[in-house]
Amino acid sequence: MDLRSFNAPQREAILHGEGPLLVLAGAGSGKTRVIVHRIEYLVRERGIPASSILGITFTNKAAGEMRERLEKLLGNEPPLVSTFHSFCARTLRQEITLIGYSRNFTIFDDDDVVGLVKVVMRELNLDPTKFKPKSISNFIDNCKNKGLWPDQVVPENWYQEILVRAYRSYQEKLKLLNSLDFGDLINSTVKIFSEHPGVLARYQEHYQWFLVDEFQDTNTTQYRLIRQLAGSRLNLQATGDFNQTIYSFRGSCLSNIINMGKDFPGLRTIKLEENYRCTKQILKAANAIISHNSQNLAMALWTKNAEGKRIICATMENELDEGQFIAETIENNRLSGKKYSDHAVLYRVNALSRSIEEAFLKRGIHYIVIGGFRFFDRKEIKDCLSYMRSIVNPADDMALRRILNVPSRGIGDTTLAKLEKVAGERKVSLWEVMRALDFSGLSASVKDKIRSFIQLVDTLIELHNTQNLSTLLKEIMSLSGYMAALVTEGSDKALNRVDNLDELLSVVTEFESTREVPTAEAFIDYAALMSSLDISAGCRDCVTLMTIHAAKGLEFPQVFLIGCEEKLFPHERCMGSQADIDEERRLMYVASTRAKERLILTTAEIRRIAGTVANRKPSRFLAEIPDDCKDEVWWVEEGLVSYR
DNA sequence: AGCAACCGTGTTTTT
DNA sequence: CACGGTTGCT
Repeated sequence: MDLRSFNAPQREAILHGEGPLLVLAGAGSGKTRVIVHRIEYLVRERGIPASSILGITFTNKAAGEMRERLEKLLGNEPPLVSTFHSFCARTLRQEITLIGYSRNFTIFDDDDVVGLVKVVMRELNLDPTKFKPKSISNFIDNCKNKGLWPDQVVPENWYQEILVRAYRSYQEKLKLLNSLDFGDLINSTVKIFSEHPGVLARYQEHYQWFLVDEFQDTNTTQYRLIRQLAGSRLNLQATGDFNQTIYSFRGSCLSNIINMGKDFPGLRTIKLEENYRCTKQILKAANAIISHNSQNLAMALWTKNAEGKRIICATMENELDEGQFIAETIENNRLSGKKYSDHAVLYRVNALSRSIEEAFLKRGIHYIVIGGFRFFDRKEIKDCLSYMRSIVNPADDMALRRILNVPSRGIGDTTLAKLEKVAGERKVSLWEVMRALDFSGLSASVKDKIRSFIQLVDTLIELHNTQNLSTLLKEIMSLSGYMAALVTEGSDKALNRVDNLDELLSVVTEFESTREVPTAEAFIDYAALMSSLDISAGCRDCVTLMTIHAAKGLEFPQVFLIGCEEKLFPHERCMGSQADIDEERRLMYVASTRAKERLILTTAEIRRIAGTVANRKPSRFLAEIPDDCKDEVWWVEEGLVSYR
């Protein structure tokens, strides 16, 4: 192996053999390269079978990219690289019967979770004006991030007592519906491993080397899981950066890294502090910003790169000018040979993309928006997937409720409410109630409609057993009458939905040709676990628009960070405590270090937010950039940039 | 049961 | 402003 292109600490990390390793890798320090080449080293030089290595990344997209690089390096049998959630889903498909679920479980998305919370609230007679479904689901999610099952949560007050009660019913209901939410994927796997040492031993035998990327973003249960798997071999490489902890709202906790030495005795720590990405100016600004954090876990990032240009802090009158300014700057850059794809526009909240999109549309600038709405979140896609879910797992009430009357077949809300009431009393799924239909209160005609719906699902289940996935999907669309209903409606909207369903069909066909086992179960997992960040739409040369969170791990020559205003960044919901502000500042740090050559920060004096215009104040973070590495600029409508 | 019109509400970030 | 949820009408 030729390691001449690596610096000393990088080489040290790559050549690390057995035992725990913590790589504190600053932004742009080449950490992914280190992970990939350490795997190469383990396989090539130490003769470790690739199949015993497990790589964990933060997104499916990152996993895919790493897999690709490994394939190039190691040939056609690369190690498994996946996210925590994908790995757990895969494990549970094998082992879940150990905790009383069956293998055909479904994974709930956010909407399903909130929907189920609402059902639970109805059953518990919780006043919806006093308790918001979303805050209950948040509470449940927080508990799960900490690895707490309902019985392990100690309520601190009367309010929390009710929340815990809701959590308990919710969890019972989930089991009844043979379904899992995101948190369950991790927690149930941990539970199986701790209750069944034999099973854990099997996995420990299979996987003996672990490399976890973005370790600072792991939460308590994910940490527990990796500790279980690493067992006594402790062959764990954790890679992370304190200063890029931006997911604590999802339960990630720094103490995982800080306490690692206790759980992993003999831990070797290596710092990667040389940055290969940014100019000196950008790095200087980023370092200055992060040095304002109270808990300063300073990494002294440095670079041999060029000095570079100063950072531009541009003030606009409003968000329209902001869009125009960015559009014009990009067009100017193109005249000097830059491509659209050399540019990214970052923002704190998704809503800010709109004004930029409008400006780009007006000028024909090619762009792609990452995040926001997923393909799999479109109504028609979710409907079809819900048919698939009901076929695989008829107990999945949330899927069933979705399709019961879509297209409309005369089984409306009142009928559903009656069915739901019986299901609640008997503690069974809706499907069971509908199948039995052994209670009074429904008219004969409604009963007939329910029976024919059940027959439809039964027919589809039969097809699922005998046909391949794409055939099944086609039959779902036609036998359910879904496609026909859209065609009959004939509106632009409906025809657009038809197009999207065609698209779904090609996604499924693609899935069939690339997967070893293209079952409906596998496709449902794929749809549930694919995030909006994972879909890399085929836009050859275009500007990328996304949130700062979505930009983590990426880099662009030219980066615009828009909406640098108090209450927007830092966000008003994140200004409550010092810890909140610190996290916002880390976000600012992440945003700044995405830029290779040029960083442009924009502020509007007036901005329209949620329909009302408001005066804005420049973000405090702008003032934290040293004067000698920024140019403060004022932009006026004529397109002139004048210096203050 | 299904549609249209209304109101009020509220917008972080996401596996 | 835009969506969700509710109401009231057919």
